[in-house]
Amino acid sequence: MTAPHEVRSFRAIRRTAAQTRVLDAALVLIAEHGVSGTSLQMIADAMGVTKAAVYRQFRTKEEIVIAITEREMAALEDALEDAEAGGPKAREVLIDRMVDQAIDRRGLVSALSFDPVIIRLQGEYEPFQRFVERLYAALLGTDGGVEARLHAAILSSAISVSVMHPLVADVDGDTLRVHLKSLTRRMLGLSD
Amino acid sequence: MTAPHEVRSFRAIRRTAAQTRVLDAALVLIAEHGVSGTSLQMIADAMGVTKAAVYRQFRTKEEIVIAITEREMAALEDALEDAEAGGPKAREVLIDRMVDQAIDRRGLVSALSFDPVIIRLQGEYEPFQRFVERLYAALLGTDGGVEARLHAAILSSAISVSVMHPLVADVDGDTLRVHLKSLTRRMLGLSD
DNA sequence: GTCTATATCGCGATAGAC
DNA sequence: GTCTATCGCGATATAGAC
Repeated sequence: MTAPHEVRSFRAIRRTAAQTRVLDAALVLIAEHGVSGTSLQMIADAMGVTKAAVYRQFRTKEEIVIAITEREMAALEDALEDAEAGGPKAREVLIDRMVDQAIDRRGLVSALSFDPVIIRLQGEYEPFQRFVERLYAALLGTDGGVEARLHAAILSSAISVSVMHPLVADVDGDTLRVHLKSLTRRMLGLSD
Repeated sequence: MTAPHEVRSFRAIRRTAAQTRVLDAALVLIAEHGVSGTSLQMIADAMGVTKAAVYRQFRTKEEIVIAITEREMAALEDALEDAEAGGPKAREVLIDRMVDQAIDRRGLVSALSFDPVIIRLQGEYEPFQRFVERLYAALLGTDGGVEARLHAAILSSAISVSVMHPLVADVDGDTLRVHLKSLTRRMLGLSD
């Protein structure tokens, strides 16, 4: 693992416009085909440039994957810090923010969480490790029992998965958002 | 898409011992690295043979993936048919069976459900299409509203995901089974 | 059922001109 | 920032001997 830069806050990372175009194109392809199923050639074709132009923006494919993940984690960073500051509604707010993000980028982000390459990176690359640990801790609250952990696991997965599930493919975003927030509220109630 | 045989019942498919060894080795690797991240060479190495020996059992990599998926669907076929026959407890029994299978083959099967290649196959390959449709219909029951579909989506995903979630990685199978069955019962209660 | 050897292709990645 | 051209490798898949 090579760290592209030492990262304490994903928010602080700045990308050029050209880099952002690469990340946008790559995200869509990776969400559909997975990291291993997406080649540099596919990304270049989607952008209408050649592979060499892509390699000018990122030195390796892995760096593209890391940058995509950083960007998605950055979008949750504020909500996570608020949750850690820990008002009484801390968890609710964080979960609502996760629901919003899952709906906004429906299916895209969610697919990433289950990709074997990204799962591996979340274990190997320290900034990701730290972020995920913090996220789980915030979702868990004070109770660390088996049932609480199972609920937290299901809660976080339910959000990711349900937005891309075939059974709700025809449900529009706002409807889905309302139902999902009410459902997560009720699941939190079960844990308390 | 090339169908290896016309399949009405996955249960009826017979595999030789050599084929089964390929599927066993491939399943473990695919669960960890994904379909695209698993090469024929990796499968052959895990079996201690050469690639050519693997190609003797299955003509393409895709046929291996199909055979793996068929085998897992076959394990649910009885429970699905019972559920379709439709006693009052039909859904509960099907869900319990899904929980049992997810726990028995912890992390292995679950990972398959999210692989982009397998998801594509579930759309393209008719026997898979039919099976998945039947499974969703059985999970859904009579109510086809938004909330019911959301619940069914989350229910089926919760089972797959929770058994491989890091938060519950240290929980033993039997404990997990008990909690998961009680949780799915309560979620069914929410839908009724 | 397993092997060696090979064909063909697409992959990640780099060099160097414009 | 983009191109053409290329390198080396590992991918899927096949031929044919044992």
